[in-house]
Amino acid sequence: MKRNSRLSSTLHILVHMADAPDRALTSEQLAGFIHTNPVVVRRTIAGLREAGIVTSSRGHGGGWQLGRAPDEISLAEISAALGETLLPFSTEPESPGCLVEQAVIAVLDDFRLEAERLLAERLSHITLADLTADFRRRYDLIGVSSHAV
Amino acid sequence: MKRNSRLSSTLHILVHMADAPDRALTSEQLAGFIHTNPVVVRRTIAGLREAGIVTSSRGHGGGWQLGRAPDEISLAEISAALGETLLPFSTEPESPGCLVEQAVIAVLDDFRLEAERLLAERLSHITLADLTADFRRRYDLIGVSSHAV
DNA sequence: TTTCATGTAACTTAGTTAGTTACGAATTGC
DNA sequence: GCAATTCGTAACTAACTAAGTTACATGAAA
Repeated sequence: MKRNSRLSSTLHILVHMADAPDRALTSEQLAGFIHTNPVVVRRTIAGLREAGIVTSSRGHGGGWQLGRAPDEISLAEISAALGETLLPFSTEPESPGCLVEQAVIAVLDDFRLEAERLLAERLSHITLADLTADFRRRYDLIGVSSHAV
Repeated sequence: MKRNSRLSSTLHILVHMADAPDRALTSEQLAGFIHTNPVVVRRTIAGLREAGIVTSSRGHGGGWQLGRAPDEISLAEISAALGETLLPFSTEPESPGCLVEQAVIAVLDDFRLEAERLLAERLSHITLADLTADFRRRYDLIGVSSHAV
């Protein structure tokens, strides 16, 4: 898994899970989809389990499944469950008492608060179902073109 | 300088420069404001010079000054000149040919394009002058309270 | 009770970025 | 011209972060 690709990697995994709703997929299988290690997968999506987005079971036939219907799972939730920050910059004071720094941080924090609210709002309108639909569309297109050729 | 604080550190520096429009500040002085090294400062704001946001001069009495009026310098420009990305996640393909990944990337890139446009638009409305005004306001407040006590 | 799978801690490796050193180039003042 | 000053930049080091890996305990099913 590459850096900063936790969100897209996780979505990749979740779409595969949505595409196989009748059976549990193992960390090993999930890891295969994104070319990484089973432990990395378990670690990455552990937060999703706590958020109820996925469920996991141990032992024979165990593995991972979606915790609810794909159209009830938004990207906002997934991103939050991963502990991802939507904005990259930090604004922690480094010169306590400096009024210039305080002004900078105040303005920047205002912006960030508003921006995060806005982005989360948008992400809450995109669901896993939208992704699987997009995948399905691409899949059918390939099928059609295969027939054509 | 801490990680991911390049934007706020740079703004801190720029407000100090705006507050001393009549003279050039050396990298050494600027570094002092954010508790870092002069070379780090030069490296960090080199992009701002190319963008015309600041100018630099060498030799005796040399240093850094704003390239134009503070109300003509927006945070959007500064952020761009620093080479900062507004959104943290990457969407580079890791499994070429995988339709699931293609769907994920397509949706995520759509979102990012729109989000970046939106954030840049908002940042373009905040100028360095806004920051200096906020600083000035805080400064005056302290002054008043000092008199009161 | 054997096998399979997750849960998690601990460690290693790779990559990024700040920090540092060093020195050349340009500019000013004497 | 020459010394002092300051930026520009390359090269290196150190610190930090996150992925990758190993190991093993826990739990569930055949």
